[in-house]
Amino acid sequence: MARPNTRQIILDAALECFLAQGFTGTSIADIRVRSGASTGSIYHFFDGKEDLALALCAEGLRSWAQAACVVPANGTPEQIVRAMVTGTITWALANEPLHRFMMQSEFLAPTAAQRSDLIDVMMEARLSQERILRSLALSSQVRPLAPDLIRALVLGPAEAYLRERAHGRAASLPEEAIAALGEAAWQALRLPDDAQHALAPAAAAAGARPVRRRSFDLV
Amino acid sequence: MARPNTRQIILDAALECFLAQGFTGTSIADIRVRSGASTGSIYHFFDGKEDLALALCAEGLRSWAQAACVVPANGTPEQIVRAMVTGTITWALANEPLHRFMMQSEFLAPTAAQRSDLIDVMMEARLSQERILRSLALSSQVRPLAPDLIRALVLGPAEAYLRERAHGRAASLPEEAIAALGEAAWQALRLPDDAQHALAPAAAAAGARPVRRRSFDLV
Amino acid sequence: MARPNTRQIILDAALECFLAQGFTGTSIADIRVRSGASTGSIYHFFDGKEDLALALCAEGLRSWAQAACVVPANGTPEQIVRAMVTGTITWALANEPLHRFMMQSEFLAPTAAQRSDLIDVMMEARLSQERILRSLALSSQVRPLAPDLIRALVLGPAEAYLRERAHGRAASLPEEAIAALGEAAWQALRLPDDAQHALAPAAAAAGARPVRRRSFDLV
Amino acid sequence: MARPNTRQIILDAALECFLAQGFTGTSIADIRVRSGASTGSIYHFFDGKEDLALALCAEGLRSWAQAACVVPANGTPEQIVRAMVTGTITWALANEPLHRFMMQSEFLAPTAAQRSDLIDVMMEARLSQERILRSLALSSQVRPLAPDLIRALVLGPAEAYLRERAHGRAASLPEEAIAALGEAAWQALRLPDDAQHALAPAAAAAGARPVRRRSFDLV
DNA sequence: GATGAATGAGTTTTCATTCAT
DNA sequence: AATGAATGAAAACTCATTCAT
Repeated sequence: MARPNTRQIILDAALECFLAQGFTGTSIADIRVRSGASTGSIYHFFDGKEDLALALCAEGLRSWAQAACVVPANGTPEQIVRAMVTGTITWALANEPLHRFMMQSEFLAPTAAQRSDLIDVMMEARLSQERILRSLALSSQVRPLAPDLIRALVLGPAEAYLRERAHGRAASLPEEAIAALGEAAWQALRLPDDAQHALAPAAAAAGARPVRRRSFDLV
Repeated sequence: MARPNTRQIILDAALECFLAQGFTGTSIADIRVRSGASTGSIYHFFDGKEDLALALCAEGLRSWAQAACVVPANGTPEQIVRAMVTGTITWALANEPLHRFMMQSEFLAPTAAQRSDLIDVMMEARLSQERILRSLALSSQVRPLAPDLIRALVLGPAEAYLRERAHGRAASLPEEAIAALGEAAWQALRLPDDAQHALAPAAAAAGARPVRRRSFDLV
Repeated sequence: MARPNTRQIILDAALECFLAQGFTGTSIADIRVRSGASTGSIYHFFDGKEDLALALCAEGLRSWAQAACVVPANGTPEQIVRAMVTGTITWALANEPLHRFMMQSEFLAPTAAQRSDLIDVMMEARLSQERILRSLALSSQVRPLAPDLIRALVLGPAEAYLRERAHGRAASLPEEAIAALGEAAWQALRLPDDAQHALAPAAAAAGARPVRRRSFDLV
Repeated sequence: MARPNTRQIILDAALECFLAQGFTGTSIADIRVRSGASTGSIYHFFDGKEDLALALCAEGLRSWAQAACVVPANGTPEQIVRAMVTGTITWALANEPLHRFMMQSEFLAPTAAQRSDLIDVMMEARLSQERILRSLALSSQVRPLAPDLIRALVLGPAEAYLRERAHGRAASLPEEAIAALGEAAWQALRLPDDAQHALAPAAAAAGARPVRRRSFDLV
């Protein structure tokens, strides 16, 4: 009872270490020291360092999928675009450590592919995002672009803003950013009224092009 | 004398290893084997594995600054925006290994800040980019936004596209992407003709807001 | 559990190695082999080879301070002088390995000054010796000399004898040496009876002169 | 002609390094940096690090033998004792770096025994010192002690003083020390006038006892 | 005389992991 | 659940020395 939740204490310490020193720059000894737990305890709760990181990833993905991929069910394209920008930025700021950790992990975990539970969460998250992007691509109010470009236009600015922010280089306040980036994303995506009908079929064609998928990395 | 340029051979081998196995996944032995140089030679030219990575970063930054930050001297805002998008994507595709390596390194090198030569290159690169963004922010044809948001709108989509591409998840061809993302970035940034004069002063004010800068990380 | 006191076993093995091959001539592998412990165990208990050496120094200093700096509480100057000579030689012979190691280390450990635990032991040992020397310097039966010269006269011969002995160049038996060097040290120090009163104040003055102290080296 | 005497420059740099970091703590690279010479030059003039150290030792021994072992040809025992103390301290202070280096080397160079030129210098120095000590031991004015104890009484205090001085812990000025230690050494050695004749034969016997000699170390 | 790239065996050190208590 | 001693393979790094120029 002295330590109420060793497992969570270890997870928190690991996250701090990973953020401060990177995954590979962090040793079990670092986590041991920061958490105050013993080596034995860490191995009692987790299968090793990688398992710890994967647990954090799973937690992060679950949280992200629930918050950042939620759009109004029957919203207009503009509402959907704004909801994605808002959701992305809001979640990242509310879960800053996890978000930073996931940005770090993006290029670092080819082994993640072996963890089926992680794949499940990842697939689900990615698919729900892709479904939304596809629906946007099919809208007659939206430029006829492939979903990957639509993703880049809607989420790219938000991600770039968060990335700069993570490096301490963003000057704007989150509210400003949400408003401005949401508005701009919609301007980038929307089709001028007079052009809407003519191009709609092309949009459908572009949207149907299959996405190549080489590997499952974290995030 | 048999090997004319050992230093460069080592650098090339290291880059290949880092991309294939990650920084920490790469051992000096790996680099030794791939380069054909001896352990001693590697340490003769570099102070260690980290120094090698920093040398690669410096090379990448130098190359990037020369190619990706070049805009027409007296171009219109639209031309400038398109040039930045084109430059970013073109350089990244032409220097794919270096670009991938730099994306990897973004969060991994807190020690980079101590390398004065790296700081110099970084400062220069960053400053020339910032100068361009500031000039955009001051234009009466552009929405009155802070430079960090302008950066996010102009380069965020391109970076997101490249990131997806690096993960094998981009479906669109580079030429399509350059055209579409350049056009969209301009749409996101431009001010409707009838609003231009009224808001120009505000744009100037926003553009003058100083960017907080906490640390110099890679990229 | 099979090995009850791994730490001490490692220390003992290290001492043997250092004496046989010198500090830098000894590799961790040598200590590993001689102690039977694993590399990991050595690093579990000590931070490295140097830390091992410092631990030995600390042990030696502790032992030396307890044995070699003990003089009769209310002894005459002569008794005190003889006790210091006897204590020095007796301890050195009874703890020959440690003593030899400490002689070796005298000039080799500029880093020792950073180890606070070592400093504590050193300070204590040195201070108790200095206190005795100062009390001698103040005695009216003793030549009016600064404490550093008194130290040289009392302990210098004993140390020279031990040093020659460590090199295998001493011919005399310890008992002879203790007797002869104790007697001679007293003769060197004592003030002829007829001169005692006249010079006493000067002795006090000399004894009060502060000792410059630049650094704390071993011993 | 730009560099007048590379060999000597290297020797000087090596001495500084050895004093600052110890023999084994000094790498050829250290000497290269401090001397400004190239690796190749160092190996052009010396056979390696050890050869460098031996060259310094030989230089030191030669210098020491000429200065510290010179006593008046037909001097009284007292004059001889004072001359040895004076010579030892004077030489050490005039050649401080070399003297410090030789104190360091005392325990560190079992390999020195293979260098015949060094042995020659050492033998000569040691023998001339021993001859003087033997002559003292035979004098009827001197206590009947073995030469090793006589050496300890005559030179021990001077060496102890120099050692403390080398550590920055000596308070007395050299002139004071020379006078006081010379006087005291003589008091420690001299036989009271009334005891001189009776004990002379014993002194002769003691002086004839052979000195065990196990190894030839430096100094 | 002078240079510095090249070598590679040997050394120190790290660290994930196991396991008896 | 918790502990921390023990492990040893694998890694980083050192450094005296050689040699072509």
